[in-house]
Order: sequence, then C-alpha cells, then structure tokens
Amino acid sequence: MEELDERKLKILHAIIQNYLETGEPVGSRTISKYADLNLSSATIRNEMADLEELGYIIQPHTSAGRIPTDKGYRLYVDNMLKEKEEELAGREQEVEKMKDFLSEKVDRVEELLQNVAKTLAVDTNYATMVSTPQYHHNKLKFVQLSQLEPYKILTVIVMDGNLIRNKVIDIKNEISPENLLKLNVLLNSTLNGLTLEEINLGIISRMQNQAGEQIELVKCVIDAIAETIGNADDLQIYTSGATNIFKYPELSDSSKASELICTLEEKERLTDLITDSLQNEDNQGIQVYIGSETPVQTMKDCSVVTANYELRDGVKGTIGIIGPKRMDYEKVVETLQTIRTQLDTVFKKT
Amino acid sequence: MEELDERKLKILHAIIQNYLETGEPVGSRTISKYADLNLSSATIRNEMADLEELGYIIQPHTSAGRIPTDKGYRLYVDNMLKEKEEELAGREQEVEKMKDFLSEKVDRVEELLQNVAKTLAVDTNYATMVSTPQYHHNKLKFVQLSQLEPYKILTVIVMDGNLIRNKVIDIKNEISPENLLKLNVLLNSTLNGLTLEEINLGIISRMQNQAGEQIELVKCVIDAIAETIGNADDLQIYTSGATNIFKYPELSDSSKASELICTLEEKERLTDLITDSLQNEDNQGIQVYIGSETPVQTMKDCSVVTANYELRDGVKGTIGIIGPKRMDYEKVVETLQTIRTQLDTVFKKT
DNA sequence: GTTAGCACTCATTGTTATGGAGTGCTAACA
DNA sequence: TGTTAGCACTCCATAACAATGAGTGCTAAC
Repeated sequence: MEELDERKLKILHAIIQNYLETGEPVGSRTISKYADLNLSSATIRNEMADLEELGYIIQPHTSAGRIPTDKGYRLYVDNMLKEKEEELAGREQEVEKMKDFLSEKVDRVEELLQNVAKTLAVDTNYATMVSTPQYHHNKLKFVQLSQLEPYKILTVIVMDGNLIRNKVIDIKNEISPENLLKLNVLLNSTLNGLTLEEINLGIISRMQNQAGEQIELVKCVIDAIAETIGNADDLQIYTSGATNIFKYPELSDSSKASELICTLEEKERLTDLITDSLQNEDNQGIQVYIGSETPVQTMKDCSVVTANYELRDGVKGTIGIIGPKRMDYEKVVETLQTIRTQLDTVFKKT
Repeated sequence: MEELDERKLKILHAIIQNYLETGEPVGSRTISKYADLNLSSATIRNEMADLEELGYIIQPHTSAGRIPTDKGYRLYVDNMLKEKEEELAGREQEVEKMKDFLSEKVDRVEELLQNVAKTLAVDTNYATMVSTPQYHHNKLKFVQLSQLEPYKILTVIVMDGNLIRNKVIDIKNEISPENLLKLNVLLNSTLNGLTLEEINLGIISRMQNQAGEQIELVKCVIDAIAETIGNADDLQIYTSGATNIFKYPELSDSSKASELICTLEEKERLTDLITDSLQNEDNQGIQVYIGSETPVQTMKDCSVVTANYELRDGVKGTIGIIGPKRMDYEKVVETLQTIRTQLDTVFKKT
C-alpha cells in the first residue's frame, strides 16, 4: 500500500545483507548493533513487525529471526539494479584476465562458451549455464562436394553466418572429377542464397533434370542441406558448476539438489529460461528472477540471474547464473555485465 | 587360504543377493528362511562367522547383520561373469528397441553416443558415461580451401578415418579463383598422407617457395592442420543420469554426492577409467571395478562396470556404468553386453 | 517515538530409557 | 561331528524428556 519510509528501507536492507552473508534468520539485536542506525532492538522489532505485515520478511517460526521473502529480495534487487544502471561501466577490474582468456581461442565457439560457463562457475561459486547464440542462418551460402574415397563424397554446407556443417554421403556409382565439378557448379548456382522454404519441389525437379546420372547424389545432397538448415538453429546449452549448489545448505537437501542438478544436466527445461530472458530486454540485458519468478519450475527455491549477449544484430545468446535466493546479487550482476561486454566485443570483432 | 565349500558359497551368495535388493545388513534368520538351504539360523551364524573371518563379509557393528566386503562382491561378480561367458549371447530381448533407435541417426556420432548414455541411464537407474572412440587418425587425408567471402577462406581438413574439421581463415589480400585452385593442388599433392611429425620444416619451406604470394595463407593453413591433428584424438566423454545416485542412500550424503557428480560433470578424471578399461581386455571387454578397485579415487564407494566397443580394428571406445557397490551386476553386465554388440554392428556396417 | 524489561515461544541440543534385531556361546541332540 | 535350541549380551534406533537460548510481542516508563 503505502511506500516504505527511509528507516524501514534501511532496516530491510540490513536484514537482507546480513542474511545473504550468513544464511541464518536474523534477529532484532543483530540489526540494532548495525552502526549507522543507532536504534534499540525493541524499536527494530517494531519495524520488523511492520515489514513482516507488508510482506517483505517472514519468520520461519515464532521465536526465530526474520528472513527476506521473494518480495523483499525483489525490492532489494530493483534498488541495486537502479544504482548499477546509473553507475554505468566504470569497472575494468578483472576484465583483463577474461579478455586474454577469451581472445585466446575464438575459433571453436563451442569450447569458448563451455569455458565461459566453467570460469563463471569457479568465479562465483554458483551453477552456470551458457547458451549458444540463436542464429537465424536459414540461408544457404555455399555447398561443396569433394571426393573422399571412391564411394564416399564429402559435402560441406555453409549457411548464412558462416555456420559450417559436414556430411559424408555414400554413393553407389563412382563419379568422375569432371562430373563432380559440374555438379558443384550446378548446386551452387541453383541453391545459393535460398532458404529452406525456397528450395521447393520445382527447383528440385529442375535440378534433377540437369543432374543426369547424378540424380541419386543430388537427392542426398538436398536432403543433407534440408536437414542442416532444419537443425541449424538448434540451441545448445552448456552448464557448469552444478555441484556448487551443495555449498548452500538450503539447497543441499537431496531431493531438491537432485531435481536441480537434473534440470541442469538435461538442459531441456532451461530453454524456457532463455526464451524468457531474451524476451525481456530491460536493464542492459540483465534479468533477475527471484524464487518462483523463474520460468523453470524446478528452480523455484533458487534465484537466477541472466544476461543476454549479442553476436550481431538480433543474434543473441544467454548466460545464466543459478544460485540460492540469498546469492550475492551485486557481485553476480557486476560479473555478468563484465563478461557480457567482453563476449560482445569478442564476437563483434570477428 | 582354503577354498570355500559349496555351502559357504551358497550362503555368501544369498547374503549378497539379499543385500543388493534391500541395501540393509542381512542377518542369519533372513538367510535361514531361504528355501533351498534348510538350515537353522544358528548354523548360518556359525558359517557367517567363518565367512567374516575369511574376509568376505563384515558387520557394520556388533549386533547388526552382515554386508559384503569388496572381496565378497569380487567373488560374486567373478562367478557371475564366468556363467555369463558360458551362456553366450542367447539374448535378443530388447535388442530390437535399441537397434531401431541406434540405426535411426548414425550420421552424428556425438548425438548417438549422448543418446546411448541417456538411454542407459534411464534404463538402469545408474549414472552412465560413454567415450568417443579413440581414433588414431593422425594422417592428413585431404585439404580443401574455398572462397567464402572476399577476405575469408574456408579450410576443410579431413583426417584419416574421415574425421572432418573446418576452420575459417581471414586473409589480408584477395586471392583469385585460379590461385586458390593451384594452392589446393599444391597443398594436397605435398601434404596428403603425412602425419604431424612428417610435416617438418623442410616441407614447409619448400611449399612456401612454391606458394608465391600466398605464403601468408599457406602458413595459416599449415597451422590449422597442425592444430587439428594435434587435437584430433581428443577424447570426448558424455555422461548422463548423474542424479540417479540419489536413489541410493549410501551415496546420497551431500559431500559424497557432490564429489561424485563433480567427477561426472568435469569428466577429466574419467579418462583414467577409460584408459584402464581399454588396457584390461578380459571377459569380452567387460570390466567390473568394485569399490577401491576403480582407478578414479572419488568413486571408491561405488562400483563401476565398463564395456569397450570397437569401431574398427583398434579404434575403441568405452561405456561405463557407475552405481552403488550393491548394484545389480547381473543386469548391468547383460545390458552392457547387449549395447556393446549393438554399437559394434552399427559401426561396423558404416 | 523510543526503549528497558519481562513473560513467552519454540527450534535445537543433549540425556536417558526402551525395544528389538542380531550376535556368540554353550549345551544338548542325532 | 555337525546341527540346533536357548540364552545372555551388545548396540543401533527411536522416542521421550529436559535444558538451553535466541528471539519475539507486549507493556509501561522515559
């Protein structure tokens, strides 16, 4: 209803910060010792009662201290994000380390992202996930057939955005180098720049007419192309540090832990998170999900912070950090901002 | 010292089987009720005392039942393996399901193996791992450069065993199609069939002489080849079902579970297991590690069963199942034998 | 509005008691 | 000599209970 006054806010802040550190319910005495307030525990108690009524904190049981509710965390995080936004990028610390590391091996994106996940996990002590950027490279850029063995043809398919796929095709009848060359020209002149939808039956049959004896092979190649385009934007997700959750007693309960690790291992359910994160492009691409706010049911006892990075216009991926609700939001947001800009620049320069 | 007589063996067997099912220490009364023995609990107790002295079983504490020691499991497993060997492959059950499944998509080995791991995990309720076959394709079979964009060259590198890698190289000066063609011919005529060691400085400098303006590009290509060969037989390991371990209380303890899942997640330590498994090619490629027998320290409270599959002469991979010591060895060994032969045939036909 | 004081609550911890499963040993039996 | 019934003993689990103490809400005084 009514807004929180300055003092209540300070107290709430203190409660949350203390809880972030200790993970234990925090009592009025603890807060009263907090220097810049100079209030007795009784006063704090009164305020705490109010805060509880307003739904920002809660007692696990009578005669225990208070812990923040999701609503309490939300307020805390929103305030922090506002600050961070004003602060702007005045950092640069530990960016260097990451920069060196990232620029080292940019050739294999897969490895790079896996490494990002791992480094982040080690760094933050939370579980992490990184998705491959969601290309929409659905146009064929280039096809190349090469003779590998008498009855094996190597097909190299390059999609828009330089996504490269290989496939080895077995053929029944040998093909001469000249015919192979002709076929290459035919394929490229006919198909390049087309999307999956544009490669329709008309084009296919026209090609097959020109292919002569090589009908069989052309069919295989088109199949391979179709499959490649179809699977091209299949999202990959890398995870790391799943076992970090055991560092937080509130998540170490074996049934909870099992569910959570399972979610991270199987990865399918994480797509919802990524989709959601990509849709909500607020605070510089940083998104904080607290408890039940997360789109993934099995993470309702956790908090998740995601950041979107951009490879090129509209081609985006997501990094996520999964930890207890009492995660160090400030550090996590900072780290994510750093790595996000790093990734952006690494990719942009390519 | 002396061999176990028939009766002791039967009793040991009964104890182990009962323990496999319940996971609880088993007492003399339980065994005495076992039909085909017809002995009183007192007699059983005497025998059990002997078995304990011989080191096959142990009491967690006085006044508890007995549980098998590693030595006990060993005996049990050895006997079982002997039987299985004589039995030979008279199965075929549920092979069909697997066969359909496996033959569906053989093109992407990676996906296939990941799926094997997953299916096995769901099937057995244990954690699983599958390694990629250990190629030794260290010979260059074929190189192909293609123009992708004015300043980007696509390099396709094919190694012995049809391992294909791509790399995009940025160039400073444009290159004409004719020169590219020449370069392709030069590269292939000079390098094909060579190992990393054989591509020495002499060959490189001779090639650079012939390359004319393209020295820069040749250097890049050779680097790419060297890197590819170097990383070619980098072993990949896929794991699945890590969270299955929570189904067994004796492994669910959060510190143990954490260590174990971490081992599975990081994968590095699993290479020791694979190496060992590939070295000990006994019982039709099936290997059983009980407790501390496993080469991976963090799995000393588990048992591991591995099977090696063969892609082609000498090119082998490993499948592993990680579970509690009281795992259902019989079922696991059977399943592994089945999937092993399946994988063998799937690969052989390719 | 703030605070000191006090009675009250309740999770946690430690202690003790009780039950029961399982053993080893002895003595009797076939 | 091998098998079995009987019994005293051990020791883990489980429950019941008491003590502790952190933390609260409320009241009355400042």
